[in-house]
Amino acid sequence: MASNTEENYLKALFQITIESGSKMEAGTNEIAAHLGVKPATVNDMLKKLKAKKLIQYEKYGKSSLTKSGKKIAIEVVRKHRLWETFLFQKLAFSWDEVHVVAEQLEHIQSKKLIDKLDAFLDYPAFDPHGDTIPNAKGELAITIKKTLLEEKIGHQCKMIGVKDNSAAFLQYVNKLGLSINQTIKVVSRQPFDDLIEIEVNKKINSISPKFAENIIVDCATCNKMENR
Amino acid sequence: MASNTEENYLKALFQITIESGSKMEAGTNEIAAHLGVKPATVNDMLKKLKAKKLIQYEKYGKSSLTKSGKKIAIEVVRKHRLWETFLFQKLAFSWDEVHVVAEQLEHIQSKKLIDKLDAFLDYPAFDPHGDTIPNAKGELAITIKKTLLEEKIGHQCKMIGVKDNSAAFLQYVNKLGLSINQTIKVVSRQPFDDLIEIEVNKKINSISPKFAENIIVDCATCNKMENR
DNA sequence: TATATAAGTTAGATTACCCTAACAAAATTA
DNA sequence: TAATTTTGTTAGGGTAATCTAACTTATATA
Repeated sequence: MASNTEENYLKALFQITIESGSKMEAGTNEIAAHLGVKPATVNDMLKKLKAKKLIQYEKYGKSSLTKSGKKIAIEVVRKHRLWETFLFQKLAFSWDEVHVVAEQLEHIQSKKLIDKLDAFLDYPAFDPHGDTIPNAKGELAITIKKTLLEEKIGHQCKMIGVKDNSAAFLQYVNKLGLSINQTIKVVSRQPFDDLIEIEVNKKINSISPKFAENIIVDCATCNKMENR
Repeated sequence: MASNTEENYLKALFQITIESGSKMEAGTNEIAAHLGVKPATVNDMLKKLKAKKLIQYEKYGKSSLTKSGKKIAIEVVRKHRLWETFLFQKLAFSWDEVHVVAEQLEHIQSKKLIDKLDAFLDYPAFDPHGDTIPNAKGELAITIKKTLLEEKIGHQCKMIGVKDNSAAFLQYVNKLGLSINQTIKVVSRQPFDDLIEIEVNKKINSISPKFAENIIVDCATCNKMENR
């Protein structure tokens, strides 16, 4: 059983390497910066995690997750994102408030709790930040986070989150009939003033680029499921 | 800010003294037994909590909570019982599974979270064990836990929990139209075979004493609100 | 009341996690 | 490639929470 601290190191390694997409390994200083601790502290922990076979690591080398380390990291990420979704959808937390609380909740140890929570939320695919939620098997659909501004004309997508939390923005979101999981079709883009026409519930509205870039969307046709 | 461990000591002290009703003070060994640690460990912590003015304590003497210590203890109890209620009512945990998970959840630090959770659950007065949940102000209605078996004839009460979790029992509960917050009227008691007649949703049924003692009830007319 | 037992305390050790300061290796650059 | 900078490691120390073993004080009982 990994301690909260160990879980945080594994999660950091996961985010720096696997989830960043670009790198396969993480340096000691990099991990330290990510977690807000000193490199010396990280060094101690790397030895410990290596002894537990949760990471690969050689002196003066970079670190990466082993299969079992990755499994734990993904479980923590799953818990974090499910809790964020719970806070946002059920308890009406705002987009920017969920993270800090989920940092605590992600360490609650109960397989049953997290699977029941998943079911309670109806197996959400995305958290309020638009990040993918791993399923109970630890599988993770890889999608590139995208805003409504970047969505292609003619495509139908689903709103999965927001970036702004001002009352002004959220009221506007409401007024347009938008909410999490709502289907949106990008009808056209006006070359003259860059306004975007969208169709929501068979109603057409024009939105500004500024508005569009604060709506996080998912387009099933653009993404492919992958399990790396 | 009290650590998780400190919170557990304060909660233990609360349960041993205030909530037991009988005693005003707790001994070192008693606290140790309650928490499953050694008396020496408790001794260290008592000094620490005294320095923080959370308890009253003199060498070789008994301990008790100060006002600020009691405040923290009640907050922890409130969180524990709200989480238990959440697990039971929203995630369909059984009566006997909620405690261990709530032991972890009770230490999540977020005033907003717990108040939103309270609202989400519609401000419950009791947890699934029939224990009173302190409100957001730290007020605690003192009630004596009672089962349906002990309820007076003619009184109307509300089901607030169950004691048994067997499928057989829970199916029976369902069949009788019973659920949390359901109003029950005790109609009569048969002197011959001790069966109890109850009225639920205008339907009358006879139940055995064995069944009745596994239903925890609250009778508003029997209890008086008190804030000690 | 003297003594045996129970309750409580102290000292010293351990583990986990973090730090600073000094040092060593690797990478970059002149 | 030699020097400088960056990166990573080691040694030693601190705090929180736990333990055991030895000790002291309080309580109960013969």
